[in-house]
Amino acid sequence: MDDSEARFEEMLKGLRKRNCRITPQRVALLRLLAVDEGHSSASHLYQQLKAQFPTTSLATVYKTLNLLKEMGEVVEIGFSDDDNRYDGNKPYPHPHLICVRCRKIMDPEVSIAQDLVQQVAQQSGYQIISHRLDFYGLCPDCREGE
Amino acid sequence: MDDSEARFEEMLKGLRKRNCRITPQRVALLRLLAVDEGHSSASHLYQQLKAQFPTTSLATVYKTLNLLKEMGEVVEIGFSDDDNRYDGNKPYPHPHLICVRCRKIMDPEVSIAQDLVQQVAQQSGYQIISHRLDFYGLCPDCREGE
DNA sequence: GTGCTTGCAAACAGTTTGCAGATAG
DNA sequence: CTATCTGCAAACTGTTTGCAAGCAC
Repeated sequence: MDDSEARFEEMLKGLRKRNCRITPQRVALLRLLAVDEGHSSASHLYQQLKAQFPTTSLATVYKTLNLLKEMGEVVEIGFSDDDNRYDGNKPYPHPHLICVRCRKIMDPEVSIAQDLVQQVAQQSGYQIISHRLDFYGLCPDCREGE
Repeated sequence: MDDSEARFEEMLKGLRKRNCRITPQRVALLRLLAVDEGHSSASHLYQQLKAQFPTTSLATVYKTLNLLKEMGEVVEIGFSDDDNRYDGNKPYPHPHLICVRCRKIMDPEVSIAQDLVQQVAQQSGYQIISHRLDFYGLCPDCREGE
């Protein structure tokens, strides 16, 4: 919980550093993004924000999300066949565990060996900037329904 | 090269098994998909096909691609911010090395430890179906331009 | 007061769908 | 001959953009 608070403050600091305006809409979005259970889609975040700001718009959500993404404060998990998801709680590459039925996303407790990144870099001559590791499957709840 | 040929025959066999019609358009598409240097987008495949079939359409390419995907003969690499790519040469999960500038995709010579998949499955209770590992970076050619 | 931000609506791009005519088997 | 496939055009969906009014500072 205090981890959330710390992430919230950090993102806020990032906005100030860029001389961005601290609007109530942005503050509310940052709070939602900072929580561990994150991995929300833009439209899910929008639904939650509408409770507090009935006239807010999806476009505003996307604009702030893109701003935070550029700042490196939020990681976008892109999907070609579904809404993208946004993670402001752990804004660096880490594995995701994605339920193909209910679309829940979790963070498994494993990490990709840094050696592997080195190995790929050396053998290919590429300069590696980031990576993405997704596991797709059925979560315990959805397995039962099968 | 004979690997390509083997993949081509296998995909063809798959279509026959499903009682699908073997049209000249499909044969040509299969040939393109079977090559190692694959990872083409639908529209790139379409451009290449137009040379042989001037009236062919993107929709037909997508339909056959989806058919092959369902059959497990082609793997789709989806991107939310760019065309999806299709790999018919190695139709099973394997790491990809993607240049963020020129969008070239290669297969690095590393593999994800099967232990890791096991580990995630046990610790999460998920039934893992597949996975995706992408490395993003700059290829040697694009590094120079930096 | 200045100019960044908001919220609306329209634009955009890749993919999918519906349908009439063509064609593989 | 008949069911599937093709090719065209329109529809769809998530995201982005343009712009006038509003608000942070």
